[in-house]
Amino acid sequence: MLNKSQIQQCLDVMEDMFPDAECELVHKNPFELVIAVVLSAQCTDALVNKVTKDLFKKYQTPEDYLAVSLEELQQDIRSIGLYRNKAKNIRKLCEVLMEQYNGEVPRSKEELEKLAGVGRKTANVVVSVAFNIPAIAVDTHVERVSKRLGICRWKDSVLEVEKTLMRKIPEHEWSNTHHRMIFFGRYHCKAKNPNCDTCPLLDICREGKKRMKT
DNA sequence: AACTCGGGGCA
DNA sequence: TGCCCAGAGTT
Repeated sequence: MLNKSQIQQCLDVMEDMFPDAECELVHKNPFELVIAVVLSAQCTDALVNKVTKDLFKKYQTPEDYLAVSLEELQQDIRSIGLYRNKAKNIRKLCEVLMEQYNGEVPRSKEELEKLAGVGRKTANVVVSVAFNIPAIAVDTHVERVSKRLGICRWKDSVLEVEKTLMRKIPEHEWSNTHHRMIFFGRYHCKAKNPNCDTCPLLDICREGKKRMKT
């Protein structure tokens, strides 16, 4: 298992590898951020951005989304996977925002997670990006990279991975951790091809050392 | 813990 | 063509 300084070293190397790894979502307001992240489940950012460009021109508030039919909203996000469910979730979410939060986005993870289509990962992204609250959003990339490197155990659940990262990484690094690991996982330490032969973390990585032996 | 949703991107 | 993808909800 990696210690704290080894993990910090990993994060530093990842930052060197992908210096422009920053969230494209920072410029969005909290409400748009919620919508964008709900849409992004199981599909790429590029695809989501293509849809939100027009979507955010047409809809600015929760009321705007409730003013059209479900079918119309579904058509507006049709090019994204799982678009039927996502449209339903967005409508439910907007109803709750209007009824319970005066049309505003709640500022706590607990409240956010209760919203339709918002799970733990989405809630963490929203609080960290929109409200500057330290959080580590664990998606499949963060999970895979953490497990391969040896930051956590292979059998750990997503929640356990998040807890371990929070315990071993200083709080001020939490929000950055997500984006560094995402880029590292997406472009280098890929699910099928970890690219160990060109990896600068090979001498630290648990899985990498194992792979290079065989 | 396993299953489902799902169109687009990419090999 | 076939496989995979910045997850969440249900059983």
